[in-house]
Amino acid sequence: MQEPPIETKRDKELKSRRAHILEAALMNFLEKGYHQTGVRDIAKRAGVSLGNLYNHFSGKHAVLAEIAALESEELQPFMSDLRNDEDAWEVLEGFVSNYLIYLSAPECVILGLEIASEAIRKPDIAKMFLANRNALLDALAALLTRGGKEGCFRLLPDTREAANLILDAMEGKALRATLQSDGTPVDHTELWDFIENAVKCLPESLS
Amino acid sequence: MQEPPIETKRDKELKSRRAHILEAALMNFLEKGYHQTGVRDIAKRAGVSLGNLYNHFSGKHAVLAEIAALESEELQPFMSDLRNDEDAWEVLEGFVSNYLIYLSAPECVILGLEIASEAIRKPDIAKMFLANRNALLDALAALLTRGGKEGCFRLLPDTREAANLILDAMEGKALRATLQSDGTPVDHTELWDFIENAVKCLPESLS
DNA sequence: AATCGGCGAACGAACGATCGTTCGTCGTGC
DNA sequence: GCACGACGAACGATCGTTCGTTCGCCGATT
Repeated sequence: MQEPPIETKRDKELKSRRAHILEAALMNFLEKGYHQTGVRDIAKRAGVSLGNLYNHFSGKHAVLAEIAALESEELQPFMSDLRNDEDAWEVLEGFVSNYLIYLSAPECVILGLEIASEAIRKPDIAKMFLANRNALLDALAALLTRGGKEGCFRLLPDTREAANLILDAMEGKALRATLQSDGTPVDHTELWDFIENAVKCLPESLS
Repeated sequence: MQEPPIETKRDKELKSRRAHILEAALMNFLEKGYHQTGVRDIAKRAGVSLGNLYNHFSGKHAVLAEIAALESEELQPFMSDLRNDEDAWEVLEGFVSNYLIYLSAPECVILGLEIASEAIRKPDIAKMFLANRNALLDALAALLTRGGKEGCFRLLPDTREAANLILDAMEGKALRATLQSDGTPVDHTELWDFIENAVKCLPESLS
């Protein structure tokens, strides 16, 4: 049944090299930015020759594309949190709190900005960027829908768009925090107050 | 009293040249991005020699800095709208509607992204970016405070942060619209529904 | 089990283009 | 005539990519 890894030692090393290159590229992109980073910088940091890098990636652009694709893995834990079947309010607040902390890490903000900038002119990067975001979006929208049916949240006119706005607010807050770089730890109380009121039930008095 | 323009024809032409260079740079930055644009591209588009550009600006970076500074003028109309003394709800909804249209123009999204990316590693750009945003932020926060006192809006725990979140949501929505570039005109109804519920008064039933 | 052939990873010099900036010169309006 | 804006050649550095070469490992052959 199983095809036990027919990976020779060689193949292992290949994958490892690829990973090293990707990590080296990521570090350089974070420190200097994508366009300010030369292919030589990446190769040097990865301990790989310039020419060999082109044996693993078709070019500089492909390296960024793979890094963008890898971001989806980071989002998995948050998505499974969102699918938790507990009280919708608790799940939502837990997500807002935890995801904001994740988003506010400078590396996250910088990489996100770098990828978004590149995505504007490179459709394949844009596709990955939006795909990653949509995966998280679906999970959050599903939670909002569930909470609506259960009577926790009000019946939003469009849970997907509401989920988008929640993510937008969080991303924006993280960006601001990084940009002023005042070292203050992020605080999500006002953010939560805002979101809470935006989605909570109205009193059942109708006109 | 008046110092009638002691500007010689020469001075006029100088200012005009500067403006042409700035506009040419802006167009190039929008089309190709800041780092992908060469100083030669700017000079050529502006109809100016390469060397002469350095008589007007200390370098490429200074050109971007001036463009970033110029953005504040675009925000003035929205700020005066926000200071309108009419019904707070109307003022707020009008702002959300109009500013979203402005923000969703691709040039606006692209330039904003380009500036934000550069701001991360260039403190002087970051300062301008945040200064522009803070001016608008103050006006919006003042409106939220006024609406709170007048009983239109609920008493927000922090009107400044609430204003930030509103702007974040709008900017994020504009970015998404540009990135998927599906040509659909922006629609602010869900955005307004979200904001409306986030700031509106709660029924005065207390526990 | 020992040997050999060849596939492909690894290398780095070299390419042509372009980068941001400087500088010496020229021409013109004051 | 003099100050200064305009000019564009030139600079050294660096860009992303290509290419011919080397060499070590893996699989097949004896």
